[in-house]
Amino acid sequence: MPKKTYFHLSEEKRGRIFDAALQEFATHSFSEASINQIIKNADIPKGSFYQYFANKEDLYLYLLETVANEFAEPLKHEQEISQEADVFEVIKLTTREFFELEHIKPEYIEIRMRMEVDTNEFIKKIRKASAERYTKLIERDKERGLIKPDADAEIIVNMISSFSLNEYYRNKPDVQGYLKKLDEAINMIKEGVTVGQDKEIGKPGRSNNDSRG
Amino acid sequence: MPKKTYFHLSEEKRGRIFDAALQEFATHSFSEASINQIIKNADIPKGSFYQYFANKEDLYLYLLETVANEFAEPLKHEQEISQEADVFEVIKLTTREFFELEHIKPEYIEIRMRMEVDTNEFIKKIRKASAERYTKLIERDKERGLIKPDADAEIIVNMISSFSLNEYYRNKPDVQGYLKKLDEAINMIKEGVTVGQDKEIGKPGRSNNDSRG
Amino acid sequence: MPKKTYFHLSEEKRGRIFDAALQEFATHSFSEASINQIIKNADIPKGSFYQYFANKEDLYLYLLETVANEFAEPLKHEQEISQEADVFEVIKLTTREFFELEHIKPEYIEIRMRMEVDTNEFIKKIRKASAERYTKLIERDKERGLIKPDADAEIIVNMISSFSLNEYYRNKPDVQGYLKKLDEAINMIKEGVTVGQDKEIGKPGRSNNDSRG
Amino acid sequence: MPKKTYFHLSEEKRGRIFDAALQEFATHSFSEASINQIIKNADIPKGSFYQYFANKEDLYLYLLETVANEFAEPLKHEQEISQEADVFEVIKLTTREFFELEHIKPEYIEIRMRMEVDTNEFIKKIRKASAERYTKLIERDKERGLIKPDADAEIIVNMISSFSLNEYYRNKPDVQGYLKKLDEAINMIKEGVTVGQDKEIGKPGRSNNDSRG
DNA sequence: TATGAATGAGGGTTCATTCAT
DNA sequence: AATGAATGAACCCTCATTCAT
Repeated sequence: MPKKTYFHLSEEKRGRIFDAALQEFATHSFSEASINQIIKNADIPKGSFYQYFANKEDLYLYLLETVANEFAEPLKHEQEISQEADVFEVIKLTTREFFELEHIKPEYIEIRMRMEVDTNEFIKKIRKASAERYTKLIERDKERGLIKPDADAEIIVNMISSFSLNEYYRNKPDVQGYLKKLDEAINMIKEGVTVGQDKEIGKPGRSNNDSRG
Repeated sequence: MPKKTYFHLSEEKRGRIFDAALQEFATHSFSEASINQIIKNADIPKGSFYQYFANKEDLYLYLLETVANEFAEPLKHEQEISQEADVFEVIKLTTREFFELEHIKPEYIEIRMRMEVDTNEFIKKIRKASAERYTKLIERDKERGLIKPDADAEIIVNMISSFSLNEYYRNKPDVQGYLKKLDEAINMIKEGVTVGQDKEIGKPGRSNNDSRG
Repeated sequence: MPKKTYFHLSEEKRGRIFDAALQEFATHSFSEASINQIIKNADIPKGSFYQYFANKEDLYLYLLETVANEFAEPLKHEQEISQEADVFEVIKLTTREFFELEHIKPEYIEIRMRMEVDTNEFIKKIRKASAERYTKLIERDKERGLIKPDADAEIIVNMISSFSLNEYYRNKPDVQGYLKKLDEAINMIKEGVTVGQDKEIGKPGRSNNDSRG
Repeated sequence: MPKKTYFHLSEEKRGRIFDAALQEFATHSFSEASINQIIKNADIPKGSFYQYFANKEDLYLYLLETVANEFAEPLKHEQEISQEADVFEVIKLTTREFFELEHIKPEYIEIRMRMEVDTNEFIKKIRKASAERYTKLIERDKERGLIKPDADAEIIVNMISSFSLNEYYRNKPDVQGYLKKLDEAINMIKEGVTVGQDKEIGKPGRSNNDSRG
């Protein structure tokens, strides 16, 4: 965690430092990231940096925590959405809402992506907490009779989140394209991709385009 | 590619170098990985290293290629399995067979995992080639009438592979636990997780709280 | 150019570094010169060196520029001397004055000597500028009727400067001996060495086209 | 000096080694020159090199000596030319003849140029011997009454040779241009450049043996 | 004699961190 | 608290030479 001097800084200066760090760690791994680059971009003296943070790792963890919290924090409308919609709708909608947040920077997702290969215990905890919000919704939806009771909630969440990150990373500037793919993926998990017997699909007279409704 | 000197080495020595490199690159990104550490672990003089490899990148690419080939190479029974089974069975069975291969080391998967965040063009190619094997099977299964024609093959493959890597990485020493989760995930994609008959769920005008039920 | 840190150094320390570098580059070509040797002789830590200079080339060019400026800078009395004396007197006198300058170190000439074989564009420019001062004087003296109009100014300057450097280099510690030889060489260029018609210059009634055979 | 094994080599192979070394040392200073490059260009194994030469310096000195001897060796017609012509004609003519020699490679002159900054005692000796041929001719011409008795022979030779090397180096591919400038320079030394009484010598239509007198 | 792998000192450079002002 | 110079370990890589076969 930053030293208290960091929090005594003017918001403007603190922001400069934060943004510079964000950008550096979004584009470089921990050891590739350069303190020199950060202080240069933040336009602060080298000595000052060590007034604010104990060392490189201190800054890094602070960044991760901030980013993770951003992901973990329920969105404005999440509460009300959650009331009626199922977990899948919640994920779709909150993901959309997330990208519409003004203070969410593209770097956040890059860093979140890098967290995946991170073995740091602290990071693991953050990741787990983030997943828990959704596993809880899944359990609720099971009770609601919307989701098969024997479906493993954790697996569902992991599947969606790992795909989501990956896909974002590959589509990078094209958020709309990414959101569309995410929708498709979630739909597959919901409905399955096999043509068949389950779901009563295939039962005579019942198909995708059947007349019920 | 290594120089020919490398291949003239005794199997024991070559193994020492390969393993040391494997371990280093499994636990560090390219720029974090240290040649010094590798030669120390392999117990070879610094000069010798450069007798075997042109430079750090040369070693790295060699490792990647080896790992990628290991993943890309069709397994013993893959051919015959593919004949009758659907793509999902193929994935399940080949993954199992893969882990039963004696020469597959845990580091292989770590490195494969790191490839995901790699922007190197060469790596991208490898990744793509690896995915293509399965997208083709999916297209085949669509024609067989096993998979919904409008399901995007690429998304399916990405979903499975990103989940697979991630899950392996988290379960690390427990391969059996990992394989079980992979099965479950694949089943979910196959069958879907929602309770219900239809597939119209989520379609515009049809929502969770529709009059059914 | 050195970083500003270098110029903030105490004169003593800056001198130590400068002298060490001077000596190294006076006795070695660019690629032969060793930063390690320089910092050892200057007794500064390796890291400090790179606090003062961007890299080896930075130091080298700084040295060259310093040396070149020393050579290019008009001497105290050059201006007034130039007024009346011919180019040859100017060269003789300024060369003498140059060696009387206290801050001129023998290494300067060694480095200047090495510049002769340097193909670096920057060096070429310096060399050219240095020569131009004298070619201009020669052209002036042609107009004054002191020098034959068809004598190639550039050749004269090259002849004197290449001889001068060479001779200094060979006589090295004996500056007086060198100066004497330079005088003789210049006189030869002025008057020629062949036995002929001239050389009773100024004597009434004796000219080029006199009747002696 | 090379080991005897070197001289036992086939002329073809020996030539390959010599040429490769020549090229390397013509384009690089001693420590910049790379044995690796030489054996690669000569297409011989590394171990073999050390069968032929004790070390890098051994090869270098051998090369220098060979080159120096080439410069020192009187040319075919030098003897007869020397009989009647003065030293300046001899220099002009032999320089021309030198460049017409088939076995003289451009690299010879580059290496000769590099010898100038060489402080090696052995090289100094070679250089001196080379100069001596001409100082002797000058002394002879003094006795012949062609050259002023008080002109220092060594200075004359140094002036011409230092200019010659320098000029060749700068004009490099243009040998004709270089030879013309050399002629001019020599003429200046002969006749002088100051306007005196004579000095129409050398002007078109007016030569040493003009009709005057 | 021929070979080419083995060696390690040395090269230039970077960088997080400390410290004196 | 603010500064920026000082530091040295670590980085990747090159190379002449030696040595075992």
